[in-house]
Amino acid sequence: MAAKSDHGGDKKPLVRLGVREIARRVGVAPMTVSRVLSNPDMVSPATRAKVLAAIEAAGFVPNRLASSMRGTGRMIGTVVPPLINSGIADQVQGMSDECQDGGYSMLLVQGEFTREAEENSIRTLLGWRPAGMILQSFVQSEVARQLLLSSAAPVVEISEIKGRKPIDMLVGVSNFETAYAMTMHLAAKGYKRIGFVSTPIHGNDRLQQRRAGYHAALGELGIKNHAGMEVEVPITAQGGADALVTLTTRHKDIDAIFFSSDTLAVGAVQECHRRGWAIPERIGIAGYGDIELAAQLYPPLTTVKVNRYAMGRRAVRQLLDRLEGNLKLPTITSLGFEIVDRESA
Amino acid sequence: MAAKSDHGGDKKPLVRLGVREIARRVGVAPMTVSRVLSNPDMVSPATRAKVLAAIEAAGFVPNRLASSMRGTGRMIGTVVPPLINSGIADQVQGMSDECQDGGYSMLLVQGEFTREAEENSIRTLLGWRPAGMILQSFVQSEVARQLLLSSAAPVVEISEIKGRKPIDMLVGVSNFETAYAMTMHLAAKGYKRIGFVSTPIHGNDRLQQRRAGYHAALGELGIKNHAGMEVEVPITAQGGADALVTLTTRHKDIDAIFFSSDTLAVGAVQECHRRGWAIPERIGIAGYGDIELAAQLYPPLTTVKVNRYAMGRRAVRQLLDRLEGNLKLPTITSLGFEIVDRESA
DNA sequence: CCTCAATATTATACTATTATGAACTCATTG
DNA sequence: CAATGAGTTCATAATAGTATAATATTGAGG
Repeated sequence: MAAKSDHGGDKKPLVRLGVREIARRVGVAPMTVSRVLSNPDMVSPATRAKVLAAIEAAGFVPNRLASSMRGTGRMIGTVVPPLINSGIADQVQGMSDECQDGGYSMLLVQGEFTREAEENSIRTLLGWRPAGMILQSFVQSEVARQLLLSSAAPVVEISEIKGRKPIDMLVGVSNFETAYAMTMHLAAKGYKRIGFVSTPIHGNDRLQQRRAGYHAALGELGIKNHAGMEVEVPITAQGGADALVTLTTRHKDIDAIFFSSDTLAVGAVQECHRRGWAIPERIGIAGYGDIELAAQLYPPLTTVKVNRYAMGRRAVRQLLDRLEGNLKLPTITSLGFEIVDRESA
Repeated sequence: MAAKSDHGGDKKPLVRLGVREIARRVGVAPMTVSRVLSNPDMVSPATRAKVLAAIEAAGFVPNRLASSMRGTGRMIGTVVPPLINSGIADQVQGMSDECQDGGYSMLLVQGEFTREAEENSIRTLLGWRPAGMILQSFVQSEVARQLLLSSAAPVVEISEIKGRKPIDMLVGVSNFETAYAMTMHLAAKGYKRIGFVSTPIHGNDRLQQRRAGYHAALGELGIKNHAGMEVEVPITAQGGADALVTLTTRHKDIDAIFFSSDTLAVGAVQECHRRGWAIPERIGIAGYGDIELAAQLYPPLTTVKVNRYAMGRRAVRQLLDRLEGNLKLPTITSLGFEIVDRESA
């Protein structure tokens, strides 16, 4: 018989293991057991030792659901877009690490960039009454905004710095600045006809700002007729390769392309290899994110470096600081960026 | 004043929004509100409409912590290794999607492949009394094993198929078979001196089995002196590049390398470009995982295709089936694999 | 108008932990 | 020997949803 197949068998697991049961075994009040777990200093060493021994012997793991109901919850909720994007994975990793270091657990809810999905995700999250929440990108739906505001929990949005007022706290970079800087950087290197490729922009304020930054730079450079020099593709290497083909076919004179994601840029570089195009002589390629592969790629990829891992950690740190009672926290934290100049452009 | 900064201000939020409060407003019993949310058919349409209206108006989100305490929990807990590995990210995505489709939330705990970390992660998870659990790799620690067994929740391990008895249910592929098959495939293509590169093997039964499969194939092929033809590196493109250099320096006659991860293989391919080595003429490169980039890479990467996304979905599906009362579920589910033969080897 | 059964609703009790304030112990001091 | 007080420990109530059993309502048939 398989270990756990006793589903229709003995219904009651005899005794329910909880602080009450441990207390009964040791001969103290449940409250004393509770304190051994959360405020050990308030219990005499002798009692503490007896209780700890009983907990160990019984293999008792305290029920955090019950703690949470009394407001002592140690769970951080988060809504993230699909993890396929390696930048998001780094960020989630950072959040997870910081949660763990702070003794919190992380509830992860999947959410797309549509109003309905966003609302559902946030509703699901709030159902678990998290001590705090981390959201990716600005909350679009007014209903969701209200739900968040009326919940007691602090919220950190990891998002674009420019633009709307945050619900509570905000951590991020100015995507406008990064894209502006990269476009200017490419221009400074002598490129005249710079294309722009992004993943679907709709509902994603980060990408909107990147495009705006690109446009602002072109405007300042006096580059006019750039209609048709932008394209949206799925966030895959294939998408990047396709975008390269589309743009260079449409405009023979394009001499550089700025991709809104390293994944796309990597795909484009492979397409160049297939066509025997020299990088950066035939065309310059720039990415965004500085994934680990960027430096190892042949040729090494010029890209925008944003430390997503650090952003994740910082967002959670901010939340925990607030939960620990620090009220003087900045509402908006900008983390800075770097243009990493390598050989691909 | 920032929206949420009223932490020292008004202490009580006047009325606590719960089924009791909604019930009071509508003029029914709390139980009726509860039923509107979970068993709408047991409430008359008229009452149901009134209750739903009140819920909507109040922006009430039921507290799932409380439901969970009564055993109606809808949370799946999972322990995953660092997400940097894109295979894991795919799998988490699959788990997340299936959880969402089934109306469950996913609690994600980070765990390394060490006994102590594993035990801590599982303890944290169990504290939230999840309805079911998904674990990556076999549980090594006997203490953790006992904790899991004594919890009422079903467990699915996503792991190596061969070897030890699972705690409850198991979903995975035979890593031994996959590595054996790839090694044989390389031999069939004419390679005589095949190296093997993996990420740190200690405590990771998947990698152990892959290496065993590689060894078994070599043995069957009558290839003897392969000492020093293996190396362990971190799971980065850089690691792959380094491994290529190390092995080809150590053994000039190596004509192919089997990497235990596509990330490593991609890094090695870049190193070949840097050195001007033709692939597969100078050296054959094979990976593992079939990440999206593998097909787009120049040259396209020969690799082992394991659908990690499907594995994640399947693991959760299995768990939910059990939770829905299906007792006749297979204890072990193997998902099969493919050798994807492309140009890199 | 009354009975019966089906449907709808309600009251109570229960899940596990912990904040609160009361009660207790024991040593030191007046 | 009682009073003071620090250090421990305990009893109670509260958190929010729901299973259960008891009660109320409704409509049909006699």
